[in-house]
Amino acid sequence: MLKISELSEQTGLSAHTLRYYEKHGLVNASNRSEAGYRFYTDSDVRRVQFVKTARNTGFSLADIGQLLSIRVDKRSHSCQDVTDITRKKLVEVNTKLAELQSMQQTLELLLESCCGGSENATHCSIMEALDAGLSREGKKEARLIK
Amino acid sequence: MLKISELSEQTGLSAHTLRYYEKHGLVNASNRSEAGYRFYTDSDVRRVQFVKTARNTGFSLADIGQLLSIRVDKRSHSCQDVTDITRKKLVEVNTKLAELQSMQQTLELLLESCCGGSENATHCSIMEALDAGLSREGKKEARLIK
DNA sequence: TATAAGCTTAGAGCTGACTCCAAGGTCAAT
DNA sequence: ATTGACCTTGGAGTCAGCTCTAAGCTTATA
Ligand SMILES: [Zn+2]
Ligand SMILES: [Zn+2]
Ligand SMILES: [Zn+2]
Ligand SMILES: [Zn+2]
Repeated sequence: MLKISELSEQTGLSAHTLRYYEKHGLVNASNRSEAGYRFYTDSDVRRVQFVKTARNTGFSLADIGQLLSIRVDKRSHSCQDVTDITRKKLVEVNTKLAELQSMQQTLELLLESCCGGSENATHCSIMEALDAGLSREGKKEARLIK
Repeated sequence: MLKISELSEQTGLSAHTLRYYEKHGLVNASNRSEAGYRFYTDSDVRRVQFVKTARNTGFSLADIGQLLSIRVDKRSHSCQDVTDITRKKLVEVNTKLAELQSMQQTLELLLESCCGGSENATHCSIMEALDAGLSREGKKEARLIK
């Protein structure tokens, strides 16, 4: 039976966060002391670790709520239920990834095109490119280089 | 001279957003009608388009504030000032990219490991992997495959 | 002239995941 | 018995970037 600070240490989640998760229906302490202190069982700890792992994998707290309700009653849910959630998350991740990759490419192009020197920016090709909506100077030339 | 709704049409930014940008010091209407209506000059339009382009490139509004102050007085700033901002953004983007790529890999691994079928989830390897902190079942095997 | 569409403002609300605060009760050690 | 560390709660604050509301003018069209 762990107190909240001990669970916090074990999981690396702050006590604040653990209470926050409880408020949002993700993790309860199975027991309370007479004074109302939370006491967590091993099973609670495993549940918290599940949440943490899912969180690191990118799942939202809402997703994790669904995964947890599958976890406590696996017989009433199918593998498809699980893959549906996972696939949805993968699509989101891929979408963000594409956005970020596009930004990355643009930023790299911009940096390649600018001298980065200490003279004044009246000729700066980054400023020019942003002024031109990225349409000229940069994209064209950089694609030729590639 | 464009009214705010016309500028909105031309730029694809909502009138709300344009006013929001103004409140945050990014874009002003150079003129106002007697009744207080905003009127935007061509120069204003170009400034808004600059903001939009920078936004699409991933810059925060704070970054854009800096870029704009360079833009209006290029002589007082250097190319290095510009690349400093750009490089900082690229670092941020690369960091997020790495996180998302890790999530993507994990999610793909999870999906590969699960049958996704309609039978019950008592044997689901996604649930097992999340329970095991992703440490077993997935990572090991998938790395062997690679 | 009436109606509707569009404009103005300050300010509130939204999202997600925390993060922190105040006011007070509890517990272990000195 | 008195620190001081820890625990409780409800609720507020944070971040970024919008997004919307209310109440009241203004302008264009019929
Ligand atoms: Zn230069
Ligand atoms: Zn430059
Ligand atoms: Zn299965
Ligand atoms: Zn499965």
